[in-house]
Amino acid sequence: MRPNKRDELVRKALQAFYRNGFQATGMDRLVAETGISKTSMYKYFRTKEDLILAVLRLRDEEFRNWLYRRMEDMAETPRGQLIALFDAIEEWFDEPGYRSCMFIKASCEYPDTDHAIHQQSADHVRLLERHITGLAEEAGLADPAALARQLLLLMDGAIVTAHFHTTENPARDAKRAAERLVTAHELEQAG
Amino acid sequence: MRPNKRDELVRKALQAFYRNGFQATGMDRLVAETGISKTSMYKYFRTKEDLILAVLRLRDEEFRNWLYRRMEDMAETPRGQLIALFDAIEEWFDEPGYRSCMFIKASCEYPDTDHAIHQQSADHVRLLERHITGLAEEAGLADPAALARQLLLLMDGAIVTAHFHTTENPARDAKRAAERLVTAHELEQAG
DNA sequence: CCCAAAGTGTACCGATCTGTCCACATTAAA
DNA sequence: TTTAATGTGGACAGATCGGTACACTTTGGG
Repeated sequence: MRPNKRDELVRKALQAFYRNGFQATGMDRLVAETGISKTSMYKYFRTKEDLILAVLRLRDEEFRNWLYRRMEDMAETPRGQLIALFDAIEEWFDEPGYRSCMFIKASCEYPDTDHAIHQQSADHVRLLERHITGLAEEAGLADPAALARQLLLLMDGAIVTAHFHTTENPARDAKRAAERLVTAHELEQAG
Repeated sequence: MRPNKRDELVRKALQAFYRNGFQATGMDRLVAETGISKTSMYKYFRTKEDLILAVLRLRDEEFRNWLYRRMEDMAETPRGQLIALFDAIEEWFDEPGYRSCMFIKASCEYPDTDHAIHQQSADHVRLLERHITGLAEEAGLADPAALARQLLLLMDGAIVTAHFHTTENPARDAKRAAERLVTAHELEQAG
């Protein structure tokens, strides 16, 4: 069992699921798009749900790696990175195939909060929140946990708004709001 | 053709779609849950997509009516209503069957922005934005359009976060952030 | 009562869903 | 070369998908 084929399957399944949705993408379609036989797929993953969970694991790892690195590249200070978060997601929104956040989509298609797919998607959000909270702490800002939650609200809001395509540049709106919130938490710290 | 049955179908279909998703809810299941025959359904709506569009129209009307009225009941001034928006959605999140926003979910399940369901969902968001912008204008706040967009980011973010169930009370976090943003736009107005 | 018109439910259609079975190709050791 | 093990793909199974055909019931005017 070469892991190459398995990884190739997960990676191509990720693209198909991201573009067309989980339920709308049948296993037969994955066979057609990946060139991998259905027998092999069910060797690697017992069910479609297991495959989806593997896809979400890969997405979580790659997305957070990309985002964290991009934030570090754009700003040196923790405070700067908090703001750079919104420049990074603006780049993401501008990518040609942008179609919202895979985990928000997963939580929509599997709305039952007890469902493994829903829970794993929530785990991704929790990891993001932890990272942002850490940055807010390093920056010495007041109530870092609350600030992190508020910044994440702006991020998630920008993600769904960018997908609705109802406003020109939601990332920039979010960034301006974020700057105000961060500034407010600086003033509180000083006062 | 009595309109009662048609409305009853749309209303019960709304509940089923909201709870389980659009693609996951088959027409046969709607027959079982509504007690209305499939023939009748296809008399009223040519396709499942038409039914979904009717469901979204009903949801748009009822949700915005409820939200606007709730905001008016909670606060008299336009500025107060902008803040009350987040008290209203907190009530919404606390409802037992809360499962995110129907239009965000629709845009996730039909991710192609050209799709009629996606576009109609975007229309709902545009109507919300228009209303919020109007309140910001009435309140005499600086750059009311930008402020409205930022408040909607907080609202959408709170909606998906409440569904993830990763934080305790996203509506309250959103409200605090909203208060800061509104205050900032008041100061700018004065300056 | 008779008849036309409208609305209803059931059985069914082809397509597609997830998941399985099995014959075959390939490989490596004896 | 023989043999056992492994991985492969295509055909298939049972269920369900969206949508249709048709026989039936109900209703209202003469």
